[in-house]
Amino acid sequence: MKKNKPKYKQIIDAAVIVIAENGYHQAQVSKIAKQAGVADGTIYLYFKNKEDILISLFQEKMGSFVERLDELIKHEKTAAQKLKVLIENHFLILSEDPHLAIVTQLELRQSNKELRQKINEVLKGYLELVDRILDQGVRSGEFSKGLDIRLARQMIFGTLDETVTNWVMKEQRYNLADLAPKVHELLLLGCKGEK
Amino acid sequence: MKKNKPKYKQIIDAAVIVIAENGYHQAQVSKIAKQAGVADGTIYLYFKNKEDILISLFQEKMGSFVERLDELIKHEKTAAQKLKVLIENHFLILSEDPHLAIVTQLELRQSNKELRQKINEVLKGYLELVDRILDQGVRSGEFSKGLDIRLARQMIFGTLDETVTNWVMKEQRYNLADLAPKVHELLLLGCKGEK
Amino acid sequence: MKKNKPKYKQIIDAAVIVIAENGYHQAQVSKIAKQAGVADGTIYLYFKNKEDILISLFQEKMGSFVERLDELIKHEKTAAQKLKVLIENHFLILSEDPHLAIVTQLELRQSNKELRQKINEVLKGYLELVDRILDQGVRSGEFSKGLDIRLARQMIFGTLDETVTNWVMKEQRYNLADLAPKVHELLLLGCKGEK
Amino acid sequence: MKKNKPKYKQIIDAAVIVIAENGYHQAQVSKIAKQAGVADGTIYLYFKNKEDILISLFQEKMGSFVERLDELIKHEKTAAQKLKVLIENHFLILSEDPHLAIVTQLELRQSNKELRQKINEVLKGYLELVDRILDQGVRSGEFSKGLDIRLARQMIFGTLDETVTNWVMKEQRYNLADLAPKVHELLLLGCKGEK
DNA sequence: TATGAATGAGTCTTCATTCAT
DNA sequence: GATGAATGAAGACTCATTCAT
Repeated sequence: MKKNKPKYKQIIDAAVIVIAENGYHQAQVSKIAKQAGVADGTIYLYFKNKEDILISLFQEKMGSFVERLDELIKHEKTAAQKLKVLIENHFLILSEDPHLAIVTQLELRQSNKELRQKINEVLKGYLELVDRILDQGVRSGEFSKGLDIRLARQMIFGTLDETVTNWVMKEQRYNLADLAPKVHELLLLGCKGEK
Repeated sequence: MKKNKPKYKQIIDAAVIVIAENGYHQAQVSKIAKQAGVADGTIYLYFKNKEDILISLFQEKMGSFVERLDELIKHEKTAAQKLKVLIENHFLILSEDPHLAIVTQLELRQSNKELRQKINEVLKGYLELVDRILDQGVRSGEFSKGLDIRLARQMIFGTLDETVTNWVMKEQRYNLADLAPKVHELLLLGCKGEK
Repeated sequence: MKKNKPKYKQIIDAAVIVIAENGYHQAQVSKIAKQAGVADGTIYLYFKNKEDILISLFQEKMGSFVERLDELIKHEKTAAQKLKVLIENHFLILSEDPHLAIVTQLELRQSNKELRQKINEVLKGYLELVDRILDQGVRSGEFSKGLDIRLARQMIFGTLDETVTNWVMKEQRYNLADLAPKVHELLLLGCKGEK
Repeated sequence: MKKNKPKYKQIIDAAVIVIAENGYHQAQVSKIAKQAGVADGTIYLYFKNKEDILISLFQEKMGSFVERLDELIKHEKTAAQKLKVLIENHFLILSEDPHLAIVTQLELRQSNKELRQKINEVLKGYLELVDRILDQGVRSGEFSKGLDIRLARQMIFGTLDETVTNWVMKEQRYNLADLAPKVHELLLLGCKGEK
């Protein structure tokens, strides 16, 4: 299994750095190889082509992102509490890896439609996580019975994404994680519905 | 003033069609020229370079988008009502022009960082509109006193944007405008705060 | 019609020279462009891709080759005389253009199967010319009634081709055209059959 | 002597199969190694480089081809009879090994000039065989006294080669060996000269 | 104004060969 | 002898922009 060999992760990590520092369109394969400390040709022993590096990058990073969130949420009981932990850690994890934040929020969105479609497949895992929280909330009576789960999910994801993107575009000059409580409060009100 | 000459708008409209139908990366200047019915060189009599076409496209289309919204909102009194009209028409206007929806939600996001930065400048007009509504709502007591306007704006814009993008990516198969009431309800709860 | 523009022929002639002097595998597009005195990109205004240059080269050169032979043969009456003129001029025309001889006999044969298949299409014109001579000869009684036209054509083409190739590989050190009478005599005997 | 070790022949046979089935340009060293059941690096214990595989392939296969023909001809008395056996077996041997026929008639001709020059060295053995037959024929009075041996050899080789190539390009759909008598008849007439 | 032919910089990928094990 | 992971050089093609007419 190539994914377990050290060079596989080495190349992906190099790609994150090169894309974050040079931008998507200036991230040549040769630059990634140099950053990874391997020859250009070695890249192609581990990845089918350049697009495959980017897809794998997203799958690896986003996959473990969703896994981490999933693990943390398990220990919470209420949907509200789960949403809180989700938001806190969504912000926290991206705060911890500024390069990754730049790549996922800005650079990878410049990719073409096909690549973005594959990225969306990976995002589904995240969106399902949100859906499960919303579903629990509605069932338990925490959230409004009439809550449209698809819309609520779009609100939650849209808000978090927009908040992180703003933070990245402001060059990460303020503390993203600090925003979590207020964002949680805002989103929760929408979910709870009219009292 | 070049912007008032017929070919200026002719080229921008051609760009919208070509980008929507071929995608950002397949929208060559020569294709836009052909669609506009002018020679390649003629483009450069009206635009500095290709990026200038795209920025101008966004300015023209988004400018009139904001103007239309601004005009409609004027006639509403309460902040809640203004927000309602904003959402309804944000959805309605993009529903009316499927090509434009594709271009703004999907294709133009593939542009590079600098272009996106300029696009954000144009978006400021829209965000200020939202801010004015929120500000009025807080002042009038409709919305929570403690409302963080920046976060609320990010929630509103993020939610609307995510909702429209989902609709475009689902190939506009359902009626976007129908979602307005529920989205308004969701967002309003967040703005009103705990009762 | 691109084929009538001067640069079209200019590029083809450049390709013949570059391939003859550098060999098929060392005939880069940039080298051909330089030899033709145009920019690399200009090549692609006249040819779909590199392969298209080579096919066009063969079509143009071989096309006029067949046309010239066809024209000359018309004036001869007997099949034997036509065969004589064919052989003489086959040798003469290639003698006149040493570069072309190298390209057609040695270099273009290194191309891949698809290209060679297309080259064969062009060669059909030549083979049909031979067939017509053989057919006339058989009908007029000059050649053996039992002559297998396909085999006779393969003998004629095979012999001429082998003879020219040998001459090219011997670096054109002797006079190819001088061989025509003897080659004609040899081939004619086969066609006439047992007396 | 490496040539006597089993892997030497194993690799050459693998090369014939891989080239015949994939074409010259798709016959990578790694593919040949895989077909031969050895590691890539092992190839280089038996051959200097890739070209050396191809030259050796031709030498081995063509060497035994000439040997077999030589052996068979020995038993014939007249030059005409020898020519007959030569043609029959030239066709027969290639008919028996369709892979080899594809490789020698089509694929190996795509190699570069140097390789083809070395191939020609190997072919000399065959051409000398033909020369000896012709020489005997002239001396014995079977063939025309004025016969130009070089031209006659080019006619014979050119005709046989063209005939086999046509058969291979027609995907070996008819029986090549059946053509031998007629081809022999045709060529013999040329050699015998005017009666 | 308008044209459109010409320009030329820039990059992903393949594959023969090596060499540490 | 045998392996196979790693190397790195090399080239076709696109397309935004110019400028002579």
